[in-house]
Amino acid sequence: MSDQASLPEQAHLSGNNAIETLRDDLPDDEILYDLAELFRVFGDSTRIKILYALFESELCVGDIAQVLHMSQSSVSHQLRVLKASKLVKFRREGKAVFYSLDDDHVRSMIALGMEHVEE
Amino acid sequence: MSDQASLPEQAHLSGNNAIETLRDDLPDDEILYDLAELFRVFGDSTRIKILYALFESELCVGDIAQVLHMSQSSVSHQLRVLKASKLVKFRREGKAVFYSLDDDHVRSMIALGMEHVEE
DNA sequence: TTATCACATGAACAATTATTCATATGAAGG
DNA sequence: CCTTCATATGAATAATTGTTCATGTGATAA
Repeated sequence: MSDQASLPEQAHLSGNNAIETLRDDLPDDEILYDLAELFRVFGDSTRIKILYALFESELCVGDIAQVLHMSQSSVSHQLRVLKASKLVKFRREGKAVFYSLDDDHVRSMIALGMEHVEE
Repeated sequence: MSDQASLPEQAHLSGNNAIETLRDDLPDDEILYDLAELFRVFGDSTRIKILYALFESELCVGDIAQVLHMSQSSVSHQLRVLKASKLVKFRREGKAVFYSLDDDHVRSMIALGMEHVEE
C-alpha cells in the first residue's frame, strides 16, 4: 500500500495539484470495492453458466447441476454467492428450490460483456 | 468436473430431454470462459480504480500510481492485464507511456455495474 | 558512452477461492 | 416416529492471483 522507495514525483499532468484533484474525483473506496466485487461474481465460468442457464426460465438446483454437468454441492455453493450479490432470487416449492435471475440488470451486464468478447 | 455419486436424475423440467436441450442452447464453453475472464478483469479494485482514473483523460503510468497511492510496479502489472483484455490502449511519448480507455464499452460496463451497486 | 528517468517483468510470498467430500437441515410421505 | 429426497454448509485441498522486491529494457540528454 505504501509508495515505492523513490518516486520522482514528476507529474506529467498539467497544473500543480492536478493529481489530487483527480484523486478526489474518484468515487469512494467502498463503492469502488463493491463495484469490483460485483464484477468478480460474474468473473467465474461456473457462475456465468448458471446465470445463462437461468436466462429463459427458473430452474431448481438439481436441474442446474445436470445441465452444467456439475455436482449439486458446487452449484449450491455458487448459488449462495449469486444470492449474496442479489443476482438471483429463489422460491421454495416442496423439497425443491427454484432459482431465477433477480432482474434485467443481469441480462444487460452479460449482454454487454458478450459484445466485447465477440469483438 | 465429474458428477457426484448418485444424482436422483429426477428432472423437474417438463419434457424428457429438456435438460439436454437447455444445455445445447448454452454458448460454447470457450465463449463463456472468455466472458467470465472479461468480468474477472473488472473484478479487482485496483484495476477498477485505474479504469476510473482514465475516465476523463489519458495518464502515464507514474501519474496513475500517484493518483491511486500505489507502487509503479503494481500499476504496471495491472495495466498489462487491462491491455491484454483490450480495455486500455497506450501510446509512447518520450520516456513516458500514456494509457487511455480503449473504447466506450468500458464506460458502459462500469456504468451498468454502478447502477446495480447503488441499488 | 554513461547516467538517469519511466516503465516492464520475473520470482516469491500471501491471500483468496472453487471444488470435493462428508454431513447437516428441512420438507414430504408413510 | 422414521425414511427419503433436495438442498445447504463446514472443512480441507488445490489452484489462482495481487503485491512486493529486485532487476531488466528502452528512451533521452549530457
